Amino acid sequence: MARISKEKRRESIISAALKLFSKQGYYITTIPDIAEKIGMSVGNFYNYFTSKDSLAKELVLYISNDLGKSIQAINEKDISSEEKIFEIVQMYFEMANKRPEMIEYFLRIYLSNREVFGAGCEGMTCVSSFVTEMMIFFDEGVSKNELHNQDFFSAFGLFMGYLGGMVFLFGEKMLPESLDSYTISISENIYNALKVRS
Amino acid sequence: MARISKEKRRESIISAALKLFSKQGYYITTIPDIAEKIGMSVGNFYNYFTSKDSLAKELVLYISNDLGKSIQAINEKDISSEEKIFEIVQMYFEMANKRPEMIEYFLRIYLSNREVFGAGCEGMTCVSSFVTEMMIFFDEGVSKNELHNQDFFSAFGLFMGYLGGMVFLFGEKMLPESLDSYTISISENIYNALKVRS
Amino acid sequence: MARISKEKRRESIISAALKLFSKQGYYITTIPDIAEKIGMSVGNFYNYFTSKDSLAKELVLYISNDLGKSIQAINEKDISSEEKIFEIVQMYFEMANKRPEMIEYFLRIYLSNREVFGAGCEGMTCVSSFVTEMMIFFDEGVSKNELHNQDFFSAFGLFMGYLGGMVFLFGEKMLPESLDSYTISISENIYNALKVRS
Amino acid sequence: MARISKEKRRESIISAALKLFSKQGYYITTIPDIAEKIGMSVGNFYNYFTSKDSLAKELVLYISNDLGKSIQAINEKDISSEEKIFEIVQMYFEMANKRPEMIEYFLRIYLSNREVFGAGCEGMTCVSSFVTEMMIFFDEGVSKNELHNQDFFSAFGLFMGYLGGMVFLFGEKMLPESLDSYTISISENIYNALKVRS
DNA sequence: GATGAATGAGCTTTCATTCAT
DNA sequence: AATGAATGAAAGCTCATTCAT
Repeated sequence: MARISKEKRRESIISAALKLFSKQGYYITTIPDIAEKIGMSVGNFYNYFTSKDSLAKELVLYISNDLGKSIQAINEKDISSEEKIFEIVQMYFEMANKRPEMIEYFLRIYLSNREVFGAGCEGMTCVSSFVTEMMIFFDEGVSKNELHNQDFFSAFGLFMGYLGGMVFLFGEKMLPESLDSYTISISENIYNALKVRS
Repeated sequence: MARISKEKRRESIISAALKLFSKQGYYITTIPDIAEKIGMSVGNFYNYFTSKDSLAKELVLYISNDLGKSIQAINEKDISSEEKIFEIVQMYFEMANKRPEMIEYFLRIYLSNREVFGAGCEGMTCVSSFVTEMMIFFDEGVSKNELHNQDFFSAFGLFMGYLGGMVFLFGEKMLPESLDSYTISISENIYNALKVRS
Repeated sequence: MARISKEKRRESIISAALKLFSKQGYYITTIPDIAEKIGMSVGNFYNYFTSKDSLAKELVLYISNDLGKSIQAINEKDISSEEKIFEIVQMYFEMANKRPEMIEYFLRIYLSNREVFGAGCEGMTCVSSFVTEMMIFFDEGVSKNELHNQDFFSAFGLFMGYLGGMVFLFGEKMLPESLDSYTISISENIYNALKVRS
Repeated sequence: MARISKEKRRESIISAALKLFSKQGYYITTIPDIAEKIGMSVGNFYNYFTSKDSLAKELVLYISNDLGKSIQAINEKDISSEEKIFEIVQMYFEMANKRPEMIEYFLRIYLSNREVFGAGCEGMTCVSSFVTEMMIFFDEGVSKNELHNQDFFSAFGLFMGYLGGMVFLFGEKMLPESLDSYTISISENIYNALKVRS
């Protein structure tokens, strides 16, 4: 009867949940909603995830790993910090376009529902893959004397706050242009803010 | 029994709701929670606000107006854009310290619960006081040739995304220092990103 | 301050309540609805009626008396039972046209909400004025040998059930013609049913 | 735990609701009341019916179909209109005796709570099975030259208004005799009213 | 008489989770 | 693994009625 492997079923839950949570919000989305979307029974859902909020937490991990890997790939390139900034922005906007649920989940679900992620995602537990790579990017830039040596979190807040803010504005249809078209100017703004001071 | 004027009662609801919503989230906070916090009966709450979500909408308006006024006061000063940036950052962090529920409500409730604010807060309807003042700040900086002439939303996304990101990090206790201590470096970063290019 | 006599105020409550109850139903209509309709405060309403259901009971009395008087006037005429039937039908339909709330209240509120009228309107207590006149009409017709001598309630059920049914159908917009246009045929049907058998 | 089939559970809700609604009225009867009566949890009720008013609408349909079938059986007999009238009256009173909730629901709930049945039961949508059979009865009587050719609704109003009126009076304990004992005299009255005029 | 803020019980409905099958 | 009926606590909201002014 099990035509589809358990792993595939799990992934389909993750994918459906990601879309529903990011579109409707955590509380509006119900387990029956998720189950129905992939043609699974409610009861069976609980064979894959122990609870709604444990699913939500796995989702953050999943996204953080995915983003982390992409940034890692950029970090490993032999290019300048300025170019890396451009590539990170580009990658981020590409994801916001192709898999908007990933970014939206991060911004609207993870960042805004402390009560859900509180236990189990303390500090940066659930987003460390991603944050670690950003740290590496920054530290290397500083040691190569391309970036201004400042508090990491200030740089991080600028970078991610800026990108998140733009995706928000885009999601609200407040941007006159496509996200991509901002890639260059935003990369410049970030680089200007972070580059080593003369 | 009406020792307290109706207006005062309304304000106490606003104040209590702001705190509860920003601390616990919109869905976790119940009307009984709010009512109890100010010693009011549940039924009586509905003499002041027609529904939970209409209260939520009033709250955004309230915050937007408050922030808008503060920025307006800065806009009206006869100082450079660089100094204005500093003052806005300072004001924002001061509010994040003294009335954290204001900023948190904005970031965690308003920005993340589309389904609640959808009807009635289309586009920027509910935050126009605030956005308008940011627009004025930016346009004046450009016309005084102090700021680089770019898409407003890109500049806005940088500014507010950055500040929002920092408050998030602070709220998550991920910042090693107090928010204030970042005021200078963040102002510099923002100014470097926005200033007219040579 | 009391420009309007207490009696007039009472009557205006009765009139407003009659319309609202018959249009919206007893449970849908709230005391604030009634008070607002006549520009009276909720609290003051309770200076005129002790409760919602005591108001409802007074309304039946009011209608029963009104209908009773009209039938009495017909009973006192020196005309045949056949003619009286015609006049009663005519009067009833005229009231259904001019003051539909009277008939509708009777049919939809009084007859259908036992739980409201149970205590205080046992048996025919609240509609005796009206029923008594119908009894007089019937008894006189029988003693004049114009009507068939049968159980009063069977005759009464026919008469009032028929008329009520027609007003219902009219209210539901199921009648192809105006109510009046049925006056003759209905009177005939009733007379044929009640007349003395040859 | 599902000893009983889903269909049977649904029927038990229908049966319980019919009794409670007709006895206590639509608004007084609560979902907890209904659920408790059949030993079902409140939440589970909503697995069977989407809302209180959709249940109420199904009930009308159910009764209309039931009555419709009974009249159809009579219509199909090869007997005179006079005899059909007798059988319809007899069937109606039998139902009023054996399953009073059916007739009472019709009279007290369906006919009197427009706000509940408004959407979904426009015109005769919810009672067409029943009304259609009455129409057939009447049309056939006219074409066999046994009944007077008049507006259907006038005849319908007489027939159903009369029977409804009698059941009302019976329900109010105002009838000195049992309902059955009126069968003959009422059938005669109806026949006299409807028969072809000489 | 008049006001309307205040009360609080009670209603309909939802939903994460369980468990017998 | 899979099903989906069942549970029950809890939410948002309403409204008859009261009572201090």
